[in-house]
Amino acid sequence: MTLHTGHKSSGTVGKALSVLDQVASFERPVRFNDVLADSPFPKATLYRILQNLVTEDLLTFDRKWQTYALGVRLVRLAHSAWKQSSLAPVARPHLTSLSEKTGETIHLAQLDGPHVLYLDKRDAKRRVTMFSEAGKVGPAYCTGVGKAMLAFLPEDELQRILPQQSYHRFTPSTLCSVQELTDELGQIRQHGFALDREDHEPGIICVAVPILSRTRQMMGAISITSTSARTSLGKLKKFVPDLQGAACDIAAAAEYWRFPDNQKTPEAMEI
Amino acid sequence: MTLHTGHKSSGTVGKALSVLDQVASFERPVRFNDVLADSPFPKATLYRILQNLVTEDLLTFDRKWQTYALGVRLVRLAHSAWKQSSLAPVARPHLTSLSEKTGETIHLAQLDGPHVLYLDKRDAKRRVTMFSEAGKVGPAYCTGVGKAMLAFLPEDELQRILPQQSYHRFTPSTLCSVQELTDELGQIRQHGFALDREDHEPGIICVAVPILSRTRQMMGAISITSTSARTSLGKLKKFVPDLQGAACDIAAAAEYWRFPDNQKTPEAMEI
DNA sequence: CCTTTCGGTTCCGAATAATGAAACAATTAT
DNA sequence: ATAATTGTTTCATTATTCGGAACCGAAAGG
Repeated sequence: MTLHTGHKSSGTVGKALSVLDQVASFERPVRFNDVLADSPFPKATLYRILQNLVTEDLLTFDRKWQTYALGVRLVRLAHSAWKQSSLAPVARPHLTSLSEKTGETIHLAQLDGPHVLYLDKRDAKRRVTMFSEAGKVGPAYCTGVGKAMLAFLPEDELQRILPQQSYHRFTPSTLCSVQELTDELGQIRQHGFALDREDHEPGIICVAVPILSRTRQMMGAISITSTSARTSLGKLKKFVPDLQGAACDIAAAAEYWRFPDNQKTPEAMEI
Repeated sequence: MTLHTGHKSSGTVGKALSVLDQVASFERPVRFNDVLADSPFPKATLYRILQNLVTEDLLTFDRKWQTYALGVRLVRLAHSAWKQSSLAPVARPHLTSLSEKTGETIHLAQLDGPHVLYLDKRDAKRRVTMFSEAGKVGPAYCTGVGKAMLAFLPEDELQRILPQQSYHRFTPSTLCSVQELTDELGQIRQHGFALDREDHEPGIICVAVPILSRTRQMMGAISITSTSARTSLGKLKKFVPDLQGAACDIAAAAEYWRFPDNQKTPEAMEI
């Protein structure tokens, strides 16, 4: 049941990375044979690749139990990636203030291929166990942030991504076909915000808005999430102006962020 | 001033990763020539490596500005790495309860070569999500967690790591020589906990304990950090029993975690 | 005690991918 | 127009990787 994202594993590094992904997909340290079991590579090749990954510190090898696990170098790199991502660092203060203002769970997400990647999160005062955590990947077609982002994607990209959704029915209100989803995206485009009506998890509702650049390029999305027990979609909608304000601020900050000391202004570079 | 960790960049993936590191070391998106400027690789080679990294989603290329930035695949992988690291996920609840009990900042760290890698953090006031602070690298010789870990390292590993410290004098109380540090490590080994007497930052003090497996293997460290304005080392020491209790629980949980459904018990595997 | 199996490691000729000097293209200064 | 700067492609050469098969050591089984 491995959710392998589309590989073009062409070069040497591609093969190495596909093995790395495979090791990651087991959610515990693995022995050589575990990974060999469903590997497209022959024994010797896999062995060498694993050794390479270990010497590169992408994997660690536990000599005692003879198991491979993901290495810390990844965490280090991801820290850089997170800081370097134009969205996450500049969005931080805005998420915090949204969190303080609303007292609910706040998410920041980007698209990662056809999926949603959560970049940051603020927990509600009263904690709720939920699927998302920073760094985690989730479905796009049935989450507030996912639908908000899809709705503002250029048509060609949307058409590439739509058929890649799994359309699994998580709850009675999940949108399970391209048609249903497309209709909803139209609504969202019209209203400027997306709702999660327990599409993904029963009892979990949310309102989300896209983060759009000045040129209407979709950069990501933010959302306020709560439970149907504590509040209602009607009440959540009251926060839409706050969300849109924050999204706007984040977009502006992110665009400025690329040119902190650059002679060229963003305006000067538009096409 | 790039803090390049020792590469043996041997294979093809090694070269690719060294380029990735280089891109990461700039803390903003970079143009081709920026990275070519101090690259050991010739133009064409570097070009191809960058292209590979982009097709592998480790880098993203912004066509408009012609810049490379770290890709989201890293964040995804790091999420897996973080979850898979035996320490971070099992430590989470313990850090939270320490945080609630003490009201101070809590750190969880591991050794990453000669440096300290922070895996998780709790701040008294607001919760912090993982990549904002976790993933950061710091010095070992002048932080509480660093010294706590060094003190319980096997002699041969310690000897390899000691000369790799920078011994920069951050404050008047920084330990600036192998001799001073070695003496301190002896003390720490004796007492079972380490103190940061404003070694790294003026006004910042902390008490740290190592996380030791049943076989006395050093797995990481946790610490309680505060300011000399708000409290004192004397008062912080009162928390040592709590810290040690938590460290012990974390170690037990981490060891158990490897064998959730395994026929072999940890006991059966000791040497 | 010998044999087989199993998990892991090493060999080495063949197959493949990486290399990098140099040419080329596309902008941007002079 | 000319030069310079930046980014991209080509291609014969070179270095790596591939992977079937053999090998090793420990445990299971006869």
